[in-house]
Amino acid sequence: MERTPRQRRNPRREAPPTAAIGLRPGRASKPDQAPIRARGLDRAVEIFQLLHALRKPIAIGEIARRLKAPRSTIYEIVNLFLAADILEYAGDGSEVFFGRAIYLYANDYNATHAIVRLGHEEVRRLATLTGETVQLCMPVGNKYAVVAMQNSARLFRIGSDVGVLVPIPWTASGRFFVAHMSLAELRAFIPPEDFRLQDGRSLDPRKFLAEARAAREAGVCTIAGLIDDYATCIAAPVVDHKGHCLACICFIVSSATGRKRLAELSSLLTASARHLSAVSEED
Amino acid sequence: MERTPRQRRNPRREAPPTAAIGLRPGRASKPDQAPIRARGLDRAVEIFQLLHALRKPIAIGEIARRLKAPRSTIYEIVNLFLAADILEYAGDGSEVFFGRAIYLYANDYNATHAIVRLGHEEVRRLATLTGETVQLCMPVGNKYAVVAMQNSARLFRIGSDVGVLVPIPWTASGRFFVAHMSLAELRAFIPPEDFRLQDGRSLDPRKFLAEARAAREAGVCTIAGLIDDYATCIAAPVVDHKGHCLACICFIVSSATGRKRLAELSSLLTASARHLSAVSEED
DNA sequence: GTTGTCTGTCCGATATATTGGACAATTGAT
DNA sequence: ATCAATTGTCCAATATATCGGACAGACAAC
Repeated sequence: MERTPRQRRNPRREAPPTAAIGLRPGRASKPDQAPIRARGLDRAVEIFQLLHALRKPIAIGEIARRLKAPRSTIYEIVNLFLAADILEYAGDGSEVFFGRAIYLYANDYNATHAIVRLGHEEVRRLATLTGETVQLCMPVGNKYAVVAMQNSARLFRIGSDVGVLVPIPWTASGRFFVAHMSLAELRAFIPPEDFRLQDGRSLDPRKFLAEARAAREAGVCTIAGLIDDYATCIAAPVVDHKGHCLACICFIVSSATGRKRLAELSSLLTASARHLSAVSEED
Repeated sequence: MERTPRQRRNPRREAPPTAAIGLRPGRASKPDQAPIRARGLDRAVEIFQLLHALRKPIAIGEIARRLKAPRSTIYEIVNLFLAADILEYAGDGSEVFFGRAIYLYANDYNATHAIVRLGHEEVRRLATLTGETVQLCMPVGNKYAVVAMQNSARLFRIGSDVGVLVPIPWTASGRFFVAHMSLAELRAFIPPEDFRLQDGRSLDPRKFLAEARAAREAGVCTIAGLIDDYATCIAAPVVDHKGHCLACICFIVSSATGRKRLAELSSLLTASARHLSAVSEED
């Protein structure tokens, strides 16, 4: 009577009310002026995001400075997390960073999400098979992140590293993450500044959405010169049973790659994506 | 002037004031009687620990029930974490679990900790080389966790899975984590119930500490019949420059294994541990 | 139909967590 | 030696986050 497993009570609910993954969500619309109190939990999330953005240990006092938070508060929170091994002392004596508990939690995450586990394998397989650079990407908040990557020997240097958050419009993969949205939803979801590409060009949301829908129809998306002028990105979506995009697997190849080769890679990719979609079902 | 990297300000500070990784740290010494208010942050940590203990998605209401916390509070906290992708909806509609952000944070953790990255490799290498089961373990709070494991084909079933927290006295590896402590520190550090082994026997803290110190001297520790009657555990410590034990790498072999073979494995293990100790220096 | 149990949201009241400041101890630079 | 900038801890005051309870809607069982 207690452990009765229920089924989806609240059918329409995909995204939580507030979407915030970027730094400093802030409660007031004005750039924090009034010395309002912030809640410890909000501060905690900000600390995580700051550490992730830095990707290296940082002094506790420095956290307070960057977050514009009282030192005493940050010490309080950090000490709590240190006690739980969610944060750890790292680097030279007085710096902190993510701790072991986070590692274990991520392990649990992987265990329940077949995509991540199997996606890694597929990335490796495709990379050794083709010699190209392969990535597995997943949406995170209103950005997306490279979750696994295998670099090809031949290609120079890839813009994004594993784990960093990238604006959705910047890549072919991003198309699939938003293909189900209306224009209004899209505008609300993606921060305006993310439509400004790395080379300075601005992307029209309307055009972006059209591309996204076309990509969704085609099942693959090939875009040249998005990451940089000499790279072409080919992406295919991993979808759940409702057709919603959970992840993308993609090649990053030289823009000089011939049509025939591109078609070859495309079909490899869609096969992989279909495979992952199938096995990801038993979540 | 701003980014001046400082060196260890507070030389003697290894463990945070309060050590708590077990469930329900609780603030009052009495088993929570008075309906005192709990802080959101404490609740947050409890939620993480609960999810980790369950290792599968759970309904939000159920979290509140198990934590004996008000539903409204848990909803508030969980929704905040959902917005930050630290938690995610998973399983059937109304359940939550660790989210993508945790995965990314763990990635950052790995990047800064050479031990974890290289430890995985060593585990794989030793496993394929010897055909035995190999584990990498690290302390987490007052327990320890298997961080990486490669199962041998031959051995039946290993008691501990990757990620689960195990009492320190239960394994050979545990010896190294406490070898530097005094008896009083040891008693304060390890929960009394952890000295009761799986088979019901109780381990004397004094004897345990003596074993630990002997193990530290020897550089390896071989103990039979601890996990179960038919398994022997051989462990070697990965230490930092101060000689403090950061992790253990260990074999789990059949108790029928001959002396010569055990010696062979021991020397392999110590070599691996030394190697990891060396490369882990540039933290 | 009714009943019981669940989810997700909202709302005052009050217990308290956050805050800003002050503190001693440490470090590096001058 | 003196200075300026750190770290880590402690404290009392007050802005507010937590709590408990109530709510509507969904689902299953009967």
